[in-house]
Amino acid sequence: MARTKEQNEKMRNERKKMIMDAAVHLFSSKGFFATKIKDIAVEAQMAQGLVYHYYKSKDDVYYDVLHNAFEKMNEAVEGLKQLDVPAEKKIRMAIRELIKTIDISDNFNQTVRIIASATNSTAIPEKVKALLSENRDISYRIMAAIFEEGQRDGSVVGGDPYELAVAFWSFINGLAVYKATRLENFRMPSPEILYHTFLKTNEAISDT
Amino acid sequence: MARTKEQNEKMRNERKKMIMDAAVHLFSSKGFFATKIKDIAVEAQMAQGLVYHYYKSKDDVYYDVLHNAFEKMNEAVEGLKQLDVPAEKKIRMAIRELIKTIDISDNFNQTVRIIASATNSTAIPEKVKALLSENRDISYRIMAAIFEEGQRDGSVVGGDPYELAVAFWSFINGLAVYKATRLENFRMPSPEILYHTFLKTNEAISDT
DNA sequence: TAATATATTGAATGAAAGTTCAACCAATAT
DNA sequence: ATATTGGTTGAACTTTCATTCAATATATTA
Repeated sequence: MARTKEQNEKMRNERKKMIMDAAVHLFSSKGFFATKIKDIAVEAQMAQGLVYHYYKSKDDVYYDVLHNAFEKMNEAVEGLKQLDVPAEKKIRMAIRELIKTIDISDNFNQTVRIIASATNSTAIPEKVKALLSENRDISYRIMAAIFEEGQRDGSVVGGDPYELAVAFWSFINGLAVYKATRLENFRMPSPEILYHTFLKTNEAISDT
Repeated sequence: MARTKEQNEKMRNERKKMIMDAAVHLFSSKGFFATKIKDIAVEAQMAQGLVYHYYKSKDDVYYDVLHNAFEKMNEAVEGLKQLDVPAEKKIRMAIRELIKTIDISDNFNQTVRIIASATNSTAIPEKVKALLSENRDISYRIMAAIFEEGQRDGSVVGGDPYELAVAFWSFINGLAVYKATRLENFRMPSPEILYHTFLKTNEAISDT
């Protein structure tokens, strides 16, 4: 044998990560069709052919990117749901953290925009479409459940909870796109607008 | 001479319109890079070569599409601004009409999504980028002005008016995408959520 | 009817980009 | 030291697509 299994495994993972990082960056800013395998190879500092040693096709790279994006997003929202605090607090935290994270973390910003651009096009590969329809509703449903909980304890405004979730994610989405496309003179909106949109009480209680 | 100037003009315009209609439909659902000139020609029922009799390049078709989209959008928002009614009423009308129009008019839905997808990609042609940066802020600024007016007369909630505008358009945008991608079992959100987000009074006054 | 100008076609062209592959390199085990 | 396994390269192959173009059709005027 040549290298040990573990070493090869490790190399593979490091290489794959370099491809992923480049792909995430490029797919999020240029979209699937405008991103070329060559671009990814250059940014990941490897020969074009090597990408195909790790991925069967461009479609597969994209699939993996989107898969990771959903994993990250769904885990975050699932974690929020599991927290042992009242719905109102969950909602405040979600708003505050999402706004902050979009502002300071390129990575999360990219995650949001990859999902957004995949959702926006009917031309993406079939496999990716399937992934999308398995995942796109998850975070909507979870937020809807949290809003519903808050309506029962009286902290959340009225209306169909799923509609509230659509509004919620629309804001977050729009914010990520806005932030990404106006790098200069951009001020992140304060969370107050969203607190007011979804919550009945408007004071900044225990806002930690 | 052959045909009269006017007849040629008219034919040109009809043909151009067929190209535009096809292009709007395809660019809005698939995006710029996934849309092929062949697709446009097929949908517009003409030979591929004929597209080039009317447009210099694919970029130019896209430019024209986006140009029309901004024209439509900016006119609508400018019209709203000009109305001789209080800010609160303008805001109610905008919310109500935008939600309704996104729901029933494919055309307007496409307009919104074309602007959104152009905004989302850094890979679009240079000429289109220029058009985008000339136009993308117009409707934001107008809505911000309306919000500011409403803040002065006490009908609109506090906060930076431009941030309110960002929130406003994020929502409209998100709604258009949501509507376009979940044709089945989709219920349009009621305007109430947005009334509550931006306006201090929450009753449905003279809501015509 | 012939001449002319424009619209229209679809095949040809050429460049770009996804994918494959034969050769080369690096690291370990024998 | 050599053989072996798997990583790595970049050029070759192939397909797709924007764009061009020579040929054809159509409608108007003289």
